[in-house]
Amino acid sequence: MADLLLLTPVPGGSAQVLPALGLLSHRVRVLPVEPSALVDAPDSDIVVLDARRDLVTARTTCRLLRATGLTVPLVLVLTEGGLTVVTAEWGVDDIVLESAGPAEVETRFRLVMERAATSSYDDAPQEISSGELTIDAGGYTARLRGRPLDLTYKEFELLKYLVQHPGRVFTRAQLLQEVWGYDYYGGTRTVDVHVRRLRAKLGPEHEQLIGTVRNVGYRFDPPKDRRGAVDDRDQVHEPADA
Amino acid sequence: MADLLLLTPVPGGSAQVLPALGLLSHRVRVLPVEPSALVDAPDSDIVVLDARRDLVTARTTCRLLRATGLTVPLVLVLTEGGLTVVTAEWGVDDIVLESAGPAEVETRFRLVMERAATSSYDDAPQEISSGELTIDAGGYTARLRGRPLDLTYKEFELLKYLVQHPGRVFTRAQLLQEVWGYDYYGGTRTVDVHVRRLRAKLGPEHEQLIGTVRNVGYRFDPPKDRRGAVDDRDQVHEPADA
DNA sequence: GACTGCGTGACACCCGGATGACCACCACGT
DNA sequence: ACGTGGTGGTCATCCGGGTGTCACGCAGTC
Repeated sequence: MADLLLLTPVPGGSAQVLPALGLLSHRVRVLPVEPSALVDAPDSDIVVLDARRDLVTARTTCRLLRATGLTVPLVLVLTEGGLTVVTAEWGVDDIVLESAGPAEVETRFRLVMERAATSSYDDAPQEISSGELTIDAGGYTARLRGRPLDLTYKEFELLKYLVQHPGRVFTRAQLLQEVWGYDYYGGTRTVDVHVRRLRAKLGPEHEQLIGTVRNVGYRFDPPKDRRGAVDDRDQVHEPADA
Repeated sequence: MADLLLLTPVPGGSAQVLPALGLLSHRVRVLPVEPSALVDAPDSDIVVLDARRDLVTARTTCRLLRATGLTVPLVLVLTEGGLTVVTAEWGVDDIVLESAGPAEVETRFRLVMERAATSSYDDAPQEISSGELTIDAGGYTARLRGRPLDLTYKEFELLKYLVQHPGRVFTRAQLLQEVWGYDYYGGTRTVDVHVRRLRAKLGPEHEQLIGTVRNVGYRFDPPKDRRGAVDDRDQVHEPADA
């Protein structure tokens, strides 16, 4: 089940363009081939362009879509006669004959979506950052103001988990559950020690990034602009009574 | 007119596999699906793999071809029933039903060749460089400061894969999957030994290029440029005491 | 003022990676 | 055919550092 955007000059439904589509269970939005329709393209999983009638318009539409830096796969619907015209320069990811059966259409759509997913997965640096702190989950490295922190495995996992949920307080039991993974009773002081080692490696001026909430646990305090806040000690005080 | 390499388990001619091929004017070489036939693949413009009967063999053949760094387009011939099995992970460039007409086959072949031509023209230098390390994928040679490293096949493949994804950590299982290619359970220590041999050949002063991430895996650490260090204020005290 | 909860330093265990050695196997050349 | 060198996979062992635990001190709380 995917979200398709079908661009066609034909007013009729999708069955007019690609009969096989009617036999598949996808959410299909049908729009005319107009520049105004292109803004909706990024919201879809696949853009299907009807190039049966007007090959010239189809070609310019392809180029327009590509010019906007569209990352969504683009599939062309063609007649037998239109086959000879299409070139790689159009930038389409796949082509489908209007007479294609549902199994073939389904497979082609699936393949182009998979390819798009894996390619974007490959290049993604997989990093999250908060303020001056940057965490690269793919490379298992953390940097503070660009300076790499030499963290151990557990320290990195702990910091990553906290940064992934900024501002939220976690009890020691929760952290043991989520970061350590296994059910763990007794010895919750283990978390304390790891937090302490983390703070030490963050340096004296940044150890405040990990805050302590008495009787509750720890939390990552996303760095805020310190310009207006003079008395930060009290402003953090907030509602912790429970 | 192109040079096709048709891999098929069926002894008969190409017309048995893909009838439309008989109506097109391409030079077709037919070989059985065997590892020995794969060495001929780079000489062709397209490799066409018959996946109508044996989908399992077809899958492993695809992976084998991709593992050798094949740049030639790979097209699969399928039956209707085989459509659901293929995934993007196979690494094929296009698929064709055995019942496809000559016009469609011709267009798909042409598109796939055009794409290969433009992509290899654009961004496939066959040569990867990172710092003082240069890897020539085409010639299976690696140089460090211009000095050629005498690497074995697996060592080269491992180094190439790591360098292709600089800064990223790979688990032993991932490396076995990607570099060794086949599904592999148990004996992940194999990776350790190969990394060790690689480091030994890189020399004591460069063995740091392959970093170890405890509890996770290995990573290629691109040599850092000391020149462009933005700030010198903090980086001096980087090790968090002890 | 007693108690609770967290920070701090120190320490011992043990896991995980490094290391060296061994052997099966394949591709060579003779 | 055989012998040979090189490659690749596995095993046993060593060692270092990461991790967990404890004791102690201090600060906050009732």
